[in-house]
Amino acid sequence: MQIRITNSLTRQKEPLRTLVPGKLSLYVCGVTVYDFSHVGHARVYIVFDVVQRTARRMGLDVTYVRNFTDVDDKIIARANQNGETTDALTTRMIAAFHEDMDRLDCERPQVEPRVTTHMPEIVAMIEQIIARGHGYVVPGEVQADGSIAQDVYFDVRTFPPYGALSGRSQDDNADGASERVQHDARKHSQADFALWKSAKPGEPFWNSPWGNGRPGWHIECSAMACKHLGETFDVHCGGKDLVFPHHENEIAQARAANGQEFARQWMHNGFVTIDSEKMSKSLGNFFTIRDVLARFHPQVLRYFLLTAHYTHPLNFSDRSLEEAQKRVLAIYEKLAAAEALLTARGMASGGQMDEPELELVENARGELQDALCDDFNTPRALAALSEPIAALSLALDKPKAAGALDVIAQVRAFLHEASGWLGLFQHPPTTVVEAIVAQARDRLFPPGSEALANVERLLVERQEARAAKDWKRADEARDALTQVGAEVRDGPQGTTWRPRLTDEA
RNA sequence: GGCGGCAUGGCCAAGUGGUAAGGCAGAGGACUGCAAAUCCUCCAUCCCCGGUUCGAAUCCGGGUGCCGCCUCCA
Repeated sequence: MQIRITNSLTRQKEPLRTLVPGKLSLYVCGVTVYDFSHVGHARVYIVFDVVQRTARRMGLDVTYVRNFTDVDDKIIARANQNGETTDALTTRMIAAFHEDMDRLDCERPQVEPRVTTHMPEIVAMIEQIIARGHGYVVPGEVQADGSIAQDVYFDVRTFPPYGALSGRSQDDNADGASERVQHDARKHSQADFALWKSAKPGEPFWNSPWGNGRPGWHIECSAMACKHLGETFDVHCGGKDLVFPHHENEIAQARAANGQEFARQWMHNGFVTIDSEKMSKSLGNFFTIRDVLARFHPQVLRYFLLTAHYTHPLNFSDRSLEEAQKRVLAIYEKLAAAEALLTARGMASGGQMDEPELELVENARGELQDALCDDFNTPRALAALSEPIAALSLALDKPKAAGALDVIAQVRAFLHEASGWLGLFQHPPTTVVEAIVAQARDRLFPPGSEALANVERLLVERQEARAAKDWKRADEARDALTQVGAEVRDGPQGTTWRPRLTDEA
């Protein structure tokens, strides 16, 4: 089976091509570490985590590189604002990013290069670009010692393929855009972009042939990708908003510097939206990953972000999160029930039986793989889980039916296998169920709160009424509990209650 | 202004030529003192108009609506 991807360069679905058979080199643009990451970032890295997992499971030896941009105007501004060094800020934010990604079960890339540790490579690439006639040097900022440092620009007009990825001509760029971009007389063309920026007072800087300064925004990815994956590598990925100018510029720089192809295929994921509008820092309509994880389990957020195809926009809303939560919880509850039952029957290991594989599971396994190989169609992959889950439900409902235990064991084993592809449903089920319930309980009925005391009071009252077979009073108590968001359940083990998991009311 | 994307049941969402996956909600049933949870069953002809084709949600043309990029952005 071949993996097919939507290649942004051709705008078509085509087979994933690897330069070296059996090996896949993957570069994903990482974050600029000046703040906590938001849900839009979460989507990118979860999507490409699934890409990476799928490729590995299809037998490819994957080298996954994801950078940190740790030098940038916004970082400098934020560090000043916070009264800390850029280094302190970026170190903190990288740690926070790792923490977020770990919670979301995104596997770590093989290499996570930082701009600040790749200055020699960056400077060398800029020198190459200049040497080959695609870059030029102009006077920049006056330095403390009175000298004038230099800026370096990429000369877009010397690179005819410019615009191929984003599908725009250089003339297009000149028009509408130019009125919003401040005119710079030093540039040959207003579309030219900075390769190296001379240092302003108080900014962090690195020494270079052009004086003290720092790299422009795009060059770091060209340099780090070439260093860690080679001048030509397989796939370069990122959010759709990076197509232009970031990726367009990366291509121009790398190819201008070394004459090689750079990334052979490109993948871009769609935005997370709110009310159909892009979630972004500039619009201010974003939620950080931490904001969301304070209310929803990481598996719920991950599941939600995989419910739409990665190339499409995905609308973020409480309602969607709650729907995802409902589904994730239901599946983990079934897994918990399966585990309990199998343990009780001494079949805890599961999936190691001699019975022939159930056709249903076999089909689902094939569909899961087909779906993911077909351009990482996660909605289809999630749908493939439904039939086995339905079979599991039925078997759990009638565990004494012929073959029921076998179904339970096999579906459980299948879900465990699916979790390797999707990064979902691999956690100890009772832990997840308890975490989700506890999160809602602590929100609605914090420990020691009057709300919690009220629930306990009503529960006692209902118990007394029930003992006296006073159904009217018992129902009143239950209605009152429902009213405040506590759902009562009578079971053979006695009465339990759960906080309402949705946020209505 | 230039370039591009999307429009499927109440909501979310797959599906690129052969008669609409899946999830949530809803309805009916089982279970329950009543409920909840759980289980079973049911529930769309694909924005509008025209065209191509034996046959289109899927291709072409024209509308309408929404969104994105062109400035920092995942």
